[in-house]
Amino acid sequence: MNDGSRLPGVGGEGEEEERIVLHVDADCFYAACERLREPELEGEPLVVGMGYEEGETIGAVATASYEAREHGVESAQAISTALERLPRRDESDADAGEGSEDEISGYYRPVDMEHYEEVAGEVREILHDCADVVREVSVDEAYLDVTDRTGWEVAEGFARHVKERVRRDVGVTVSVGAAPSMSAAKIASDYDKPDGLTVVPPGAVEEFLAPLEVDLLHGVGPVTARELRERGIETAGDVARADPDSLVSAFGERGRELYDRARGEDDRPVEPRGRPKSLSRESAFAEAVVEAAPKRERIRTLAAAVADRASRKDALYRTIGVKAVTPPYDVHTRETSLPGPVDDPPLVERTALSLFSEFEDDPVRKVGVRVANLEFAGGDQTSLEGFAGEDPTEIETGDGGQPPAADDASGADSTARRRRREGQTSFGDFD
DNA sequence: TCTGGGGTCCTAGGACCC
DNA sequence: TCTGGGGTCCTAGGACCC
Repeated sequence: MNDGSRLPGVGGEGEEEERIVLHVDADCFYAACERLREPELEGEPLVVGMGYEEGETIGAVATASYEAREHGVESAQAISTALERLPRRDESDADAGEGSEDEISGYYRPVDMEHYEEVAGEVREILHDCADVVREVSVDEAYLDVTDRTGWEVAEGFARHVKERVRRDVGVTVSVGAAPSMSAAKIASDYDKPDGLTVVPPGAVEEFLAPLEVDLLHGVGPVTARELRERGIETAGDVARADPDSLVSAFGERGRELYDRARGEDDRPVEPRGRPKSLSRESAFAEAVVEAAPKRERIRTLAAAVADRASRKDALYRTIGVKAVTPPYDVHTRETSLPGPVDDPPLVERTALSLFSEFEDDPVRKVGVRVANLEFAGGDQTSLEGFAGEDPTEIETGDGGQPPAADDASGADSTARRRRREGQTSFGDFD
């Protein structure tokens, strides 16, 4: 199956109706982007992450090059672990070379999303040129529906062409999977990484998936994988043969999905991504903080950042929330909804502080602020005026100790639902 | 594997309405 | 008035993905 050789098609009925979906996934994208502007890093162990600046002790690996992975560095790993396995190369005395040969070391670069977005933009252009419908999943990953651009007989050549264009014009390598559905294409692109090309024609999906470990299926994480194994279900083939009702009773809706996907059934059309549903910022402390002041200060900073992001995206929000992570790793969230959508940074700060006051005196290792229930009015801001008087800061918790807001908010809640009905604009899925 | 940051979707209980 | 059922919204938490 490597290098695009095909699985034998079983030739089901109505085959010509089958869609051709490509999943395009860049290989070690952040590292590849760093190498574009620093070719010397080619072939070297390279780790891109947050928190690698000297003095920083907190952060994680975003991407490790394959050379770095050979030393046991993995993405999402704590930097402490990464540095243990692959010490930082001292770049200050370049190639002084004195006795440093016996020690393996790697290069570290901090995440620079702006640069990666730029590179991703170039890739995106090519992808949109190759397909009528593109769904960008993240900065380094997209689905393409190319049914109208090619046929199954030549799908492999088409996919190869996409890969080649990206490599030649942008300089990064991508792995591509081609299959009749998104879920199968996704797994196919992963099958032969890096620089992979795997084609799974209609009729061959179930056979392709059958031997794969359950945790390779999209939507199966550590928890579900463990629960499946406890039931003796180890591979996608086991899932496909399992009793669907028992999967549903164990895993709910996801159980049904799992069953369908493992059997190659996935009708989801490739659609462009809609607008975001929430925006958030979060930030961890080096260790758990007990004092209130630094936590409140962090909340203020995050609140301002989130509000700023929202307004730059022209988003109004109706829900404001906070997150507090307490040791060992307990995630708590609190949120409250406003009577109507607003763009009001001071309100985000007041509300976030108010919601957070519950955790003010607890040890906290991470905090976050979030806005949700977004509306992209585009034109009508009418709601802003109408709701100006209502302030959810009042949904207080005991003492809290905030400066109380001027207006009385009691009753706001009861009017909320009524108000919401009117003036609710609906908008399309696409930009 | 002792844990960074930004998201999505699902579930479940309670409130509230008819 | 001791009492049914359906529907929607809200909130908190959890699993998962990149």
